Amino acid sequence: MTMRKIAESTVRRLSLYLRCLEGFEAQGLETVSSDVLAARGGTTSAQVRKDLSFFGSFGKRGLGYSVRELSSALRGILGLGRRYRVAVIGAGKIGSALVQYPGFRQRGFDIVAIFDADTRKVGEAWDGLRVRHVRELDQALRDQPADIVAIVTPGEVAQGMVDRCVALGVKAILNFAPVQLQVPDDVAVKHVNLALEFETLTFALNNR
Amino acid sequence: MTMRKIAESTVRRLSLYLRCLEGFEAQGLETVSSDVLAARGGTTSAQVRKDLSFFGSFGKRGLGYSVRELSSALRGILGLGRRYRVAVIGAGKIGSALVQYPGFRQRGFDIVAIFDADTRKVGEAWDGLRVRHVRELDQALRDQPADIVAIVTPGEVAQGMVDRCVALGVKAILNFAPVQLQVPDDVAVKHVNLALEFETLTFALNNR
DNA sequence: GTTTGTGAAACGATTCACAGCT
DNA sequence: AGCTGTGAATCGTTTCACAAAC
Repeated sequence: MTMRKIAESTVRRLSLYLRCLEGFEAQGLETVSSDVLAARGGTTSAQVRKDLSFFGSFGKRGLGYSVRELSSALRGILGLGRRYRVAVIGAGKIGSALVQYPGFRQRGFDIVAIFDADTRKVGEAWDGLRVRHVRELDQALRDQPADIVAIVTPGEVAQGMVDRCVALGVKAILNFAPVQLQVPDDVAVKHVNLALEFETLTFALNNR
Repeated sequence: MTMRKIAESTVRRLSLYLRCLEGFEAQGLETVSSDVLAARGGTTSAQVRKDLSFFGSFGKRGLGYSVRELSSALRGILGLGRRYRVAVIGAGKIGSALVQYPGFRQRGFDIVAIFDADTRKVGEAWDGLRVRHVRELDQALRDQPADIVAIVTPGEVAQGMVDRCVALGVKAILNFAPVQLQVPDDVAVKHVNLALEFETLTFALNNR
């Protein structure tokens, strides 16, 4: 299972399609056309078909796609056939929201450790998990590797934490700190930057 | 102030540049080159110059950009010269994290109302603001219009809330619900979808 | 010598349009 | 007849490369 050159935008849409299919499945729908999927996913039918074509051929001409089969195929493509271990660095409000969101575990992500630099927070139990001091980070990740690390620290310390994680072999990072992280090419980083989203909205409000 | 055809990706980078410049300002730096800004912002110097060129000419050849002047220009371009009124629909964990984040107010965003459908949450005081029942939404937004609405509800009810907001004249929406919202062209929507970010990471982990 | 601003070239993504299967 | 899968065409974005400004 290895092809290169799949565009980021394609992968994001696959994830979106999967979410739509889960909705259709819940509604008891058996098959969908690329047209219906596109309408729900906010794109075009040609885009849907092209996106899927990078990975194979999942539909029946004249009929469409089996909802069950296509969602199963997408889960496979996205690597959702297994569980992932997630460590969270930073026990603030957003970290808290992450940890306590139950949909997370349901979707295959297990939060296995939470760290913070604030000694007052260390020892608190969060959803059954003890907040540990960041100084334990290296030892903890060596004992119990994480597949994904979520960075929920202030911007100033984010890069330092990332460097430690990368040195420990972490290959996937979700960054909530408002800084652009520098990592080697073989490490995947995604950014969630609320200030940026708000600013694209204010731009739109003033330029339309 | 009206030019069209500015790419979304350009606007996002402008916001990023502004964040970098704020860092440089805090370090007491007076001028930066497109090279330095690009390095910090995770892009290339040509990209920085091209992005800025859509809005004017802000640098001095041979010298670079005045940190102060460029950040001021970017704030103007992004529409950050005024404050924005934000209403939040959904008083769950993420709504809570939003409301309580102090950087928000500092950046020019005032949260002016919070709504929830759960009568048990209604009446709670959040950061000095009373949680109101969603049935009050229409009246509240008529009395005190919001510039931006953040949707932090379950997916199933998100579209209904958006339709009400759009009918009330809201032109900018930040959506945290994991559904693709349908809105008229003159309404700007940005999506923050954690499941999607996690799934692009699992894809990356399995395809490199 | 350095760095900007910008047309032109290269690249990448989306859309078109239709042959081919059901 | 209906809908997929896909090469070809179109469209948009990024990168190149250099003249102009300091």
